Amino acid sequence: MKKRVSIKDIAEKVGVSTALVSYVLNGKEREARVGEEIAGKVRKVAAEMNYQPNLIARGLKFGRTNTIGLIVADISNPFFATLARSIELEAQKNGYTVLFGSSDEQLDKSQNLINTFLNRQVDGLIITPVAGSQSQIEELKKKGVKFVLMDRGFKDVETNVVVTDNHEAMYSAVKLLTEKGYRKIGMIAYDTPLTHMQDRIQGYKDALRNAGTRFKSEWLKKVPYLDYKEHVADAIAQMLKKGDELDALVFATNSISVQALKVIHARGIKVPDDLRIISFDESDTFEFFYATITYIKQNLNEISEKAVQLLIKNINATAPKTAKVIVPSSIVLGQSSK
Amino acid sequence: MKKRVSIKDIAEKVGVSTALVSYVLNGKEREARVGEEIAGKVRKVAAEMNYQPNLIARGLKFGRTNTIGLIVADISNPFFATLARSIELEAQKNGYTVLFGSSDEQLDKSQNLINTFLNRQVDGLIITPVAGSQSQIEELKKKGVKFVLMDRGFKDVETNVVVTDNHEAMYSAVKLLTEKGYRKIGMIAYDTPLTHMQDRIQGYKDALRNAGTRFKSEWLKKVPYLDYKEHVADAIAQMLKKGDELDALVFATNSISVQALKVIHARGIKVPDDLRIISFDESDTFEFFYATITYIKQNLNEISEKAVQLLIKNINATAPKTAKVIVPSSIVLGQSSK
DNA sequence: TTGAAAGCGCTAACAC
DNA sequence: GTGTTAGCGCTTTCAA
Repeated sequence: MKKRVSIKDIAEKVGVSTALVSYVLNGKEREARVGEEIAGKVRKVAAEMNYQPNLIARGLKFGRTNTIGLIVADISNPFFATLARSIELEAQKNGYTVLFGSSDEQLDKSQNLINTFLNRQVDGLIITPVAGSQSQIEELKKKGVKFVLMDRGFKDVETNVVVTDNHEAMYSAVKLLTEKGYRKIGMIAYDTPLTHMQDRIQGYKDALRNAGTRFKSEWLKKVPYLDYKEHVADAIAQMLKKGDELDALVFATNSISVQALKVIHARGIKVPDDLRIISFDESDTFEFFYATITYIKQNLNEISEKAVQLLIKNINATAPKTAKVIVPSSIVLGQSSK
Repeated sequence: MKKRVSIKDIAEKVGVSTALVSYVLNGKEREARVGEEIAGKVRKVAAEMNYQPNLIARGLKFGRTNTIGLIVADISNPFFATLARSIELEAQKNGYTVLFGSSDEQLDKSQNLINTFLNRQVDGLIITPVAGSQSQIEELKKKGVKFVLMDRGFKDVETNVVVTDNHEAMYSAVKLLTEKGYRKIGMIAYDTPLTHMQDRIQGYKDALRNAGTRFKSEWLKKVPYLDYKEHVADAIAQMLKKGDELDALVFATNSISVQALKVIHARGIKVPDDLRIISFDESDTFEFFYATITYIKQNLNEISEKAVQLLIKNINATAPKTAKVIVPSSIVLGQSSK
């Protein structure tokens, strides 16, 4: 790569000091009282030489890189990719650039990414935290690193966090079913202590209780993130045993929904006649399912925008106070919950 | 954010110069012949103080940041998100971190991202170029910037590029159909001069010719990237006019395929009985279509890995010679091409 | 065997 | 009005 022109090159060419050039190029000619002609000449030469500032040098000087690090579970997952997209947009709007990485829900990868990003002097982090990463997050707090958790958080750690109204959303979804008279409602969720999942589960339970139905433990199946596909199949098999069929099933994520629908389809169960369905989050996959699917629609754009805004606010704040932002979701009605 | 410990802090604590610390921490104690005890002490203190190197400072010093910039059309598109994922992995394996941005197939956004990334001193770029961005790319070449085009390239600009065997892939797909006796085969593609599309179109035409069928211009519909959905619907309407039905349709991308299948489904056309279908790239959406879809499967992992490897090779090379890497694809057979 | 110092490109306090 | 200079954190040459 050819050498880039620096402020020094311009200074030499014009025959002034680098300071002058810096002032002019940063629009500080007024405060520094730089002469008209000189200023003009500097600008002209800078343009001629096609000067581009070295942001790394500036970053070193200021201790600020205008870069944020984004750590999601898996960027190839459309859910996170969509979040990433809006984060990119909002960051750019505010003059930030985004470094990204995928944690794969694994503690060591998460820690690695955090370290890498911090060593690269990012100004802050947006993280979808991995289960069990409390200590990593606590460490960030201790170091005074600016960060925002997104999509999920921890019950026992107070941090900046931007999440969907998980409890409320699942509560409403289940209420939708109870109001139609369905009582035997099952749920399949991921087996994780992270708040997004716990809140959804609690929303489900609370809705049942409020409808006067006693929750039965066999109605709730928790599947591990790894190998969830098999486990979903097993869960459905157990939940739909002959003689004790459930009226409806709610799924805690779209990946679970897709897998569940496949199994349901394969077993010849008719939706919604034999079984009612509601999904958390949509999926393109629903497109060609024979019945349209009722789902909880998170406002991903708002989540990402709020996360970026909150992060930037924190970066610029001297006395950072933690904030919890809850973004409302909505329910999109389909035939599956009829 | 609290002040990070620097090499200087360690030096002061141990009572040596920063140079010594640098040597030890970079494993150059042998060449620098640093004393055993001192070295040990430095390491111990560094660990105690939890020293982490400032990669920005190092970058300024070396003119190398170990960062690559990734510019895709749209990170929220699963196709590009999947590429991004493997790029992230391969980059990390080689000690690189990835900055990303989406061009939205727009020239100005593409240029903006290029500038931003270069100002941040990335060591190289991986780009899915936008139609008409030849001058941007030529400019990169002139500046001596290290970069690799991915997924698509330009006919008239020689660059490093990693692409699928687009011509071959589409040729084989259409051949599959002609060998079954189908002759009236239509294609819907994006209206862009970029090589990936042109090669696919040429593969289609060549396969027809080789089967002894004269290509009719009304068999090929080119839709714009923006509003492609309506245009796909129109194209299908025109191509499937009563009395002159086509035997089969091939689609140049998965997004076109999905939209086309929706229209086909809505119009009550039976696949494969009334119409045979082959898609370029898969989509989760196919999952619940009543017939399994035959599609060309690109090797996305290999494309991304090769792109990263080629880029890094170029970054380290003094005399860079451009390379064109063609990654073989395969065809996954479904019912839709029966 | 160790340290002083220059320099990567930029900014800004200070001096002229 | 304009220039000098120190310094951000790190590496490395050169001198001691």
